[in-house]
Amino acid sequence: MDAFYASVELLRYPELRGLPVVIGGRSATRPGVAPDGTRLYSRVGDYVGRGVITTATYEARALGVHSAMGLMKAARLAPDAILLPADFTEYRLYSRRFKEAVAQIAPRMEDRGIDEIYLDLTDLEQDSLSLARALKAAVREATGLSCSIGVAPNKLLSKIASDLDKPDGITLIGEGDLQARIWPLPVGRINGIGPKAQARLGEMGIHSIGELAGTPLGVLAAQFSERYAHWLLEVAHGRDERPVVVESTPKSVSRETTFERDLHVRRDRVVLGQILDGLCERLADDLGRKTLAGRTIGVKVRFDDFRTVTRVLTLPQAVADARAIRQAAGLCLKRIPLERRLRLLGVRVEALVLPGGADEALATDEVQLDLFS
DNA sequence: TCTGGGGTCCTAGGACCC
DNA sequence: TCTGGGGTCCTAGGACCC
Repeated sequence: MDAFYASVELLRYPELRGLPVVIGGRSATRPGVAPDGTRLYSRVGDYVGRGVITTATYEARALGVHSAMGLMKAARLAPDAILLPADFTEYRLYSRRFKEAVAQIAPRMEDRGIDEIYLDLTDLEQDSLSLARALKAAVREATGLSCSIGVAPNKLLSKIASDLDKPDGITLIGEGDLQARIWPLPVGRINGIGPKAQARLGEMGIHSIGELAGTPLGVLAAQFSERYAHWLLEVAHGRDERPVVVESTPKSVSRETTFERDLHVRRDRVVLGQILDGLCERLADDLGRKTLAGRTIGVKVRFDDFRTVTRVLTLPQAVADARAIRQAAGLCLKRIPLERRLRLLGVRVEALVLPGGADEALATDEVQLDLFS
């Protein structure tokens, strides 16, 4: 989906179309309404507090702001951009709508988050271009929103292709297009090569995907793990055998929060305890809604210097209720030396099982077969 | 007053078992 | 006085993605 959160907001506030609009900011507020009925929008330049941009309209991106940028920095670059708070309930609604519309045409769908999917078109009769056009029409019909589509022989190339013509584009990439259309691109366009790997490759003089493809395995293996080096060469040659995964079960569930101001471990002990209680309760709600339980409970702490520490504890039995999570989280927290102020606190549950399901039976029934006695 | 929140996967070391 | 080889589980941190 194109600038998804921002595009959903523009459906609500069509008068903002064509303007730089930014979504984000934990303390951003909904637009007010003046006595004469006109809406009163917040400016990015007036924002005070913590927070990052989650989405920016293309007009805002033209001013140099982008997602994950701190709002205080955005305020310097684009003070007059409109600021709206995120409304995840609304985005999830539109996410469901576009996915349902797409599934009518191409049911083999892999969820990649709120605004992105992979589709396996292999068994569909129509040609790629007709399918892509039909998909875009269905998404627009269901949501009023535009998306960008890449069609290619595998997920790796389709992801790159979908970014080549944004917004509202269709890009078809075939096996024969590798050298002309993929190799000139920077290595960072590959899903899985992030800022760190890109920087290290850059130090090796490898900037484009084509340059990566021409690098001997041994040279890469000297810098990266054997496995990652091998993978780098595979993807540089456009090779990717990963299937479209239609069904999956969650591996972990977590809740975390960054405080408005850094909290002192002793002076703010009470409020920290309340925050931890709240996180555990929300986590228990999440687990309850998904009818999941977990054996491993973890906490995450971020200090005022942004250093992040985690501790986990694996229990003999899976738990799902707030009290049990809270107790385990408390034990984890005790193992972290708290010598600086805290910026963030988070709680996570992993090693998930369906309570009463086969997983849990396996985990709790003890079976012994001693062949040698 | 730089730097959100929800995830997945990988690595590496240590405990422990046969 | 020198200590194998395989396996699983647990833990902590980090890279990366949306």
